[in-house]
Amino acid sequence: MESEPLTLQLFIGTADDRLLRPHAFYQVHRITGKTVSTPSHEALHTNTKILEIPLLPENNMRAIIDCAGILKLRNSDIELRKGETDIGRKNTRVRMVFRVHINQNTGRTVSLQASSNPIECSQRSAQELPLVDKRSLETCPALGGERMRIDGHNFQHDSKVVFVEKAQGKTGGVLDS
DNA sequence: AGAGGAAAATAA
DNA sequence: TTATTTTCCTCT
Repeated sequence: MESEPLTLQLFIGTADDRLLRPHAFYQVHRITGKTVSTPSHEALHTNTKILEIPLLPENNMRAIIDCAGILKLRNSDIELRKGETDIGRKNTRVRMVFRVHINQNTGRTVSLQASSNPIECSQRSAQELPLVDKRSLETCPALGGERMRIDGHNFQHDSKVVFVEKAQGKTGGVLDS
């Protein structure tokens, strides 16, 4: 079957439990430069930007998506606009959504959509690891039976600490968020 | 121009 | 105050 050129649309979608929809606080950002191999671009609108990338038969209908970035909008700006009910605070996860509309000879159009895994866009959330400030015990019997109190940051109050054997004679605690 | 980091500014 | 966001700065 011979293929016709198609247009791949790319936009930034939500990543919460509700159904996939355009993310109000993020937009795709078209980036250019000599490191960008995909000559494709094109930005369209409807309150959410959409990158359009040509998929050509000569490229085996493939495209390297190195021309898309994710731009964060200022929360207050978005929350201001009428109709928007969501709040941006702590809503920092997105998914890249791809879709193509294929015109059939029958006159019908088939649309296909795929989305990426969630992407954490918050500098803080993305890189802060659990940090232990102090422990009430430095050592204790391997059999356990003692209580250790751990103070720190970036982990929940109900986090579990699992001790595993890392190497001969050495043990380490693993913080399980 | 961007990517990464980090300081400065705000929100809760 | 702490948590989180936004602005700034630097290195490629």
